[in-house]
Amino acid sequence: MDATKNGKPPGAASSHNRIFDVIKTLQSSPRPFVDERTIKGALSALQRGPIHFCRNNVIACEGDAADYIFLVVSGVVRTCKTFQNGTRNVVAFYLPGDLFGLDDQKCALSAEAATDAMVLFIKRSGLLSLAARESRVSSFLLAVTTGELRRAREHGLLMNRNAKCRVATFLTDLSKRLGKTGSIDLPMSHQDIADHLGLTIETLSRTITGLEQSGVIARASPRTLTVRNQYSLTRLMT
Amino acid sequence: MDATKNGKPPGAASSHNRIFDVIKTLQSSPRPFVDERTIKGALSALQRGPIHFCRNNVIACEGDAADYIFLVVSGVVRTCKTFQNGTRNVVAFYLPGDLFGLDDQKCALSAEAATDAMVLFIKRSGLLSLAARESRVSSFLLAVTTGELRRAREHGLLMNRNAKCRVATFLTDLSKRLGKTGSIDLPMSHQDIADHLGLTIETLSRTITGLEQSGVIARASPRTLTVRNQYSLTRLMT
DNA sequence: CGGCAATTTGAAGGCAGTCAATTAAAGTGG
DNA sequence: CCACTTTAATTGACTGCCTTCAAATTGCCG
Repeated sequence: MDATKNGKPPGAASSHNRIFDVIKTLQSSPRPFVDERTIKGALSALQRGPIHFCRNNVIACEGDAADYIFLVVSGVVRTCKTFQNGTRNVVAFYLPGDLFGLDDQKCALSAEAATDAMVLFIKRSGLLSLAARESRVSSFLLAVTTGELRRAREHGLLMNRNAKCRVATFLTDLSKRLGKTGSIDLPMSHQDIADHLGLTIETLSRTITGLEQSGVIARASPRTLTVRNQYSLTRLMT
Repeated sequence: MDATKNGKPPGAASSHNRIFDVIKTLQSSPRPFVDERTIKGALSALQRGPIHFCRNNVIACEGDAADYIFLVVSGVVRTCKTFQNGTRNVVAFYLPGDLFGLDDQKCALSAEAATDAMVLFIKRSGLLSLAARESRVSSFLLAVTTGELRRAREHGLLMNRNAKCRVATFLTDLSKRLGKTGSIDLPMSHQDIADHLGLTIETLSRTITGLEQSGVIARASPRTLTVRNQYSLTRLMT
């Protein structure tokens, strides 16, 4: 919503990384990934970057032609929909290893850096024509899209539940995706989380305070949480 | 949720229809579809049905192995998620020509006939191996899944808006999908719609009454609506 | 016409939103 | 390193939309 400060690159990922390596390195085993040397070369030719974005920088604009799809190398990216009245919704967060923007011809959503982030650009047309030649690539793309669909649906369902359930689910899910069990360092702002969960920051804050007071979680700082009672947290998700 | 009365098949579609023909016939031009004779034969071998389901019959059960994907030939199908407390959410409605169940290995949702319906079964494994050989099929599947994703996201966003907006959007969208402009014959029950929009039937009813009283729509019967003021209806969607 | 299911309407309560003010944290410049 | 500015997060009081519970009405099908 506001301006930008340029500065320090946030994380790992040398500029020589190639998409295949990144996919292979970052994607954990349960997720599908491509695994062929012949494909590797073709992919290399399609990519650009990784490019560094400072927090709140726009990576792709709502309505732009979607010439590229994106791979998060480090940091967190959010996709947003902004309405006429100024309301903003965060549709999804993407973490290192996540591929996004596969969706449409035209960007239905804007993509922004929720933290300082490195993002690899991959030419859409090239990837799609590669997919037409290599069934492994096409089935990979289908698997990624299917995964996104599953997430989108679960998120839609979550929007019909109360604040406590939404927050508990978000925290559990994020902690799982970050691979840290027990402690959760929220990489994004409360505002981003609230907009993702369809709540106000006030309600989010009150809900977290509630979780703290009932001993489910503890807070070192607003962004640093610890799960004190995993069982209770899980039960709140239902 | 309750029993079933067997009886009359509801619509067109002789049992000799083949998936290719059905896709070609039913899917309107803006949607992507396969268009190759060589593929046609392969598809024919994969299909079974169409099979008739009476209203509220279960087509696929939550948790089942997802051996088939489905093509709605006639009627309306709903996919549902039921929670422990008995709450039910309708994730999506599928109309004639819609393909669904492409999502996952395991059914995350149950599929049920929202009206009497004819559904064509297509063997998942066969279709996927066909997609591996025929890039036209794989790109078709990707396009279908991408479309589902777009819908799922829009629906998720809709859940953050008020009842009037949800109902207006649903009515507009349904009328568009049914291809009828102006008049809307709701094929599914208010309960189904309410569960789809994350509202109670009471709120849905009150909202529709509100729309009627403000002259936006008119009602012949609870299920038969007429758009009186398209502009107002569209403005409510924002 | 009778019986059941679906829809509508009414009244009261709860959860989250809004508005407003305070506190905490983080960045800036001297 | 500290004072200052700016941003982020918390807390409180009140309002409003939607839900819940209850009852009446309508529509449908035998």
